[in-house]
Amino acid sequence: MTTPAGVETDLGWALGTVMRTYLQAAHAVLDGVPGGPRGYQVLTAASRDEPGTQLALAQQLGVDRTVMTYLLDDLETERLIERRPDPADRRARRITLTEAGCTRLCDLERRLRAAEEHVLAPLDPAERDTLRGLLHRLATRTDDGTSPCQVADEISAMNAPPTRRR
Amino acid sequence: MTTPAGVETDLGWALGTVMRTYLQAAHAVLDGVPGGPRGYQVLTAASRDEPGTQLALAQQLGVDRTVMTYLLDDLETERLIERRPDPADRRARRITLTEAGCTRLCDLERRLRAAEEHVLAPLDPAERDTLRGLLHRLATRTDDGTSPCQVADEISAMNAPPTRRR
DNA sequence: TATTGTTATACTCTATAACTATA
DNA sequence: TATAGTTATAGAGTATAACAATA
Repeated sequence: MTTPAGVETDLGWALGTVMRTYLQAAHAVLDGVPGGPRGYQVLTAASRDEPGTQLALAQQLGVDRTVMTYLLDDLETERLIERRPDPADRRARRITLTEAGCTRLCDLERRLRAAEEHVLAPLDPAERDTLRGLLHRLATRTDDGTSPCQVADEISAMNAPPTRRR
Repeated sequence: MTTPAGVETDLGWALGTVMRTYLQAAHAVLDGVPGGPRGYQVLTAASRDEPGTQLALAQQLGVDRTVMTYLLDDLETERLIERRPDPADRRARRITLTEAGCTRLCDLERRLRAAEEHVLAPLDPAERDTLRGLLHRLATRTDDGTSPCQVADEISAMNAPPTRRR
């Protein structure tokens, strides 16, 4: 038979706890960004060479196109992105970073990297590399292309610490 | 300087992707449970020797006490838990598993374990142990006792795949 | 007066539908 | 007729506030 289930084998709890720790650090970094973590993702997506349309960005982030409208409204208000008419299709808008948006994005990425280091602090350098490598292999092998913004509601309750049984 | 940031070092993305994969499998398991993942957590908490009050359970899971009322309503409707008067305090209710609740919980735990194996499938047994061990160490070292049900909204948008920069 | 649990209300976030303008 | 984007509306989920019973 298998090992009896306990804390050591409770992947869901450990994964959730580490994820939560990371998210708390990331949330602190992304606190002032319009739209929060999603706003940051929009900035990242907008930083590519080929500016995408609103619809393309929405599909890439897995959010509704109406949500993308609100997100871009807030980002545009703070002059972090611009809506530019698509010369080939006057219905579509191409989303580009402003100079301020680019600066802000670089700063956010630097601080997010620091947040990662904070999460990994209990491990020594070799162990960090091992963990990054294993997670990366799992992520690339199991990523089924599902949109990233559709499972939030199920995540929270998975992560309570294990309790003793009767 | 440090290694240039790329996919290999993007902890947030890898962590989120693996988490998402696990949650999709877990969601399938917990689909029919009243309250979903949170209902499962209530069942787990209720399975301890010392039945807790509704307030204690709510605090343990990090949800509002009013949400706990709704959760318990649904679980009680399906006869998975019982509200029993606390002999020492007639205001409080002690939450206990029914026989059916205990049976259901055992079944859920067995299937969640299978879901874990599904997530870890790309790794060989030694690597799985390594990953479990590293995650467990991080989880126990970084767990700050923050309630587990308060970060759901921030999780989703962190996990879009990395994109190329301009 | 404070606390447990319930109920009623309001708020936030997201999705659905309708609308404009283009194609 | 179909599509990109916007706006208006409605829905789910959660929190806030008021309430009853008890301490």
